[in-house]
Amino acid sequence: MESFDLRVRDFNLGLTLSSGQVFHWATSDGCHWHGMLGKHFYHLHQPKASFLRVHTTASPSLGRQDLSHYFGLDQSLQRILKSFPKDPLMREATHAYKGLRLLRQDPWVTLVSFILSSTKQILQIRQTVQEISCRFGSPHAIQTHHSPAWAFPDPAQLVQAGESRLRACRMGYRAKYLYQTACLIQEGQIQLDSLRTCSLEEAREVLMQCPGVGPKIAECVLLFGYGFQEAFPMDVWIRRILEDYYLPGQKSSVAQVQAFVADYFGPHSGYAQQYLFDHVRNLPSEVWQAMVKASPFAQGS
DNA sequence: CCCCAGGTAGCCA
DNA sequence: TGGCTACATGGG
Repeated sequence: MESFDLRVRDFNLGLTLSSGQVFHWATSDGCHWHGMLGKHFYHLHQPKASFLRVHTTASPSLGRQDLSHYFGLDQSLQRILKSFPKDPLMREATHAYKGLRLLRQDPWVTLVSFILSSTKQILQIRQTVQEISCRFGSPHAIQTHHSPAWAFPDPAQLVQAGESRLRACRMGYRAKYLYQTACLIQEGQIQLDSLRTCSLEEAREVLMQCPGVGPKIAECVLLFGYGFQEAFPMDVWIRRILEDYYLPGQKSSVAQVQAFVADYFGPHSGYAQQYLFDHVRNLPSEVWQAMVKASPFAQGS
């Protein structure tokens, strides 16, 4: 294991890894995190705002490169935040979640994670992702006090596992979707890497050919896996936020809502979406109700 | 017992 | 297009 410090700015490790965009990092205290990135094991914590302490099986130079890319540290978060609208909710969310960044995850890992996410709570998504990793992923020997780690299973490993053994990980009806999607990718009918050079629309169309991938999960993979920051996943929380706060009392069609989102939240709308999601999701419901009442978008304001 | 969870697919008008 | 509903499983 190698150790080194990585300088960071405008970055909060705990907020980022506990947000609803990624599910395969483990922690016991919310400060120390460990998991696999590709074939390498990483142990991370942030003793000060200005740097991460890293222990890894990767070489320091590769580790720095991988982590900088993964956490998007080459992008200016300030510039992104400046592009957000300045309403009270957005201001509160960006203040409460300072240092939350969108990750550049592996498309396959993202696709699998979000196929498993449908009508599941975030804690359970984490458990299921953990489960398929240690059952079907390749074990990674580490000679430290850390618990053993497993690489995220690749398509061939999930195909070989088969639908019934996937189902045994308590993923329910999602087992069929996951198995069939793994087959499509393992056979080469869908090439996730080739989507990196596609437009958002082209990539979306291909992703939605995967069983179990509809509009919402496709947006998640586009946003978290391919870095399209204008991709905008509309889950139950975001729908609630739009209906109650931004478009109260309006019976808008899906297309109208999408038009509002693109126009109002701008070129990093997906990034803004993540702040709103994590903020409102963790707000006591009375506080949220009060926010809704005070919405500047409400009638008579 | 109820309701809900970062939805999707299939069916119907 | 828009509106059902089944689909597994766990938690509050």
